[in-house]
Amino acid sequence: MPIKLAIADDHPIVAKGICNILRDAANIEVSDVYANGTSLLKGIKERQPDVLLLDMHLPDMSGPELAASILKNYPQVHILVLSSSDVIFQVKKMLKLGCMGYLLKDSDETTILQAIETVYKGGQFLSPALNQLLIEDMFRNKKSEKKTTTLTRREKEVLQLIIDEHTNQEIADKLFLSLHTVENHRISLLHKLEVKNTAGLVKIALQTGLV
Amino acid sequence: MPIKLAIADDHPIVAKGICNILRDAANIEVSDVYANGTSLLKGIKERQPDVLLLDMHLPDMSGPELAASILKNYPQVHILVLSSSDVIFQVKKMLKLGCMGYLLKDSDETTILQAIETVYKGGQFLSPALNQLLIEDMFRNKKSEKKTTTLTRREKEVLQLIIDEHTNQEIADKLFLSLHTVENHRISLLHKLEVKNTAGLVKIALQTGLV
DNA sequence: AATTAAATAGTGGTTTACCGCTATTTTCTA
DNA sequence: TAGAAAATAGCGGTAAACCACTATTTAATT
Repeated sequence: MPIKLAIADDHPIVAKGICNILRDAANIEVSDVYANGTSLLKGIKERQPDVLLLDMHLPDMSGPELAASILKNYPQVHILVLSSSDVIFQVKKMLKLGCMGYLLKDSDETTILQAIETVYKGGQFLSPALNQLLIEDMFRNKKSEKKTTTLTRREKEVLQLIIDEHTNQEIADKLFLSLHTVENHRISLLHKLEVKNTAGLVKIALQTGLV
Repeated sequence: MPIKLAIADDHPIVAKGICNILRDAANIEVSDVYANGTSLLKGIKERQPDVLLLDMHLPDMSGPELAASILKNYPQVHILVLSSSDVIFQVKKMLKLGCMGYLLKDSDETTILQAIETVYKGGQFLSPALNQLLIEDMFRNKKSEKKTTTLTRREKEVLQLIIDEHTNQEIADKLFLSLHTVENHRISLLHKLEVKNTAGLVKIALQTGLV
């Protein structure tokens, strides 16, 4: 009995590509393909796959949202995250939620097959490039443990406006806040995301699709 | 006689996906698949396709570099750019170089097929989402014409260090320059890329893969 | 009902970024 | 080889970002 695999990705090119790669794998069968979070949640209610290949950025719902919801209701589904971002912040978040693997989109065929099989058997899989990054990250954060940060509503709003090239004063005006408040949010962002300045904020935000 | 199509993309998932989408198209035949710029240039020397699907970000060479080189030597090859970035700066650059189309990676199957056929026949193709952006851009730049900027070597170096979260002073030290020089480069970057601040610089750089 | 996290606002200060100039030397290229 | 573009460096100045605090009010959660 082959592995039942569901794919959730809004790019037809990617979905088709994975199907094609799996075409020759006798032990894996693609049971469903979803292009957005809504249809994924609906479909998975009726039929649970063994492994779910979950894209990090579906148009209507975020990767973490979907993973949390699915794992809560169907913990037997093994989620393998599919992403083009190697930002450790995001990787850790998904793994902490209970995803079994994290696969970068530039992986080759062998790696993809191996990842699906490993995760199916209950194992964990990380794209090789991530291993080193995770190790470095652990050394960096030896002391302080709870590093998988989540941004608050306000922080996300401020971050989005920073990315849109607004100054703190402009953000304050837009959100009807004091300049001081915006400055505070900005500094929390710097601390939470562990970056040094605006450049770091924008980089993380774009790479992780946080906003 | 079917259209001879070559694909240049370093992601096997994407390459396979396109192959799969084209499998049912009787009038298109995938003649070659290249995963990097070097092998693309080598291969195209021996055998020229009718249409080349060119990824914007191959590991060893940039999209513009490759397009310029190929169009110079083999102007009969119709290049259809494949990119996930909708930054107008980049789109204009490729079109000015002589590429016949610009296709976003989130396009659906019909669009992809249509794009290849249009470009093959000598027509031009733009992903629908880009049309509006290009029009807006034209209105913005009614007066000043020469907007397809290219960054200089130094500017790219400085931009990379900005993205790496360095201050102007740090950049000056690293490159053995005066602080003033770095400031000048930074301001040229702001002007050339038409953004307001560091956030804008990082955003454009990451979205276009300029660095 | 009590505790915690989030959101708000402030003081006071330093550092960095941003802007418009001028000007010289070097490098590229028509 | 003349002219253009790039790289260098400077001046004077303003605006914005960054930092470390304190402190009150408002959700959220247990």
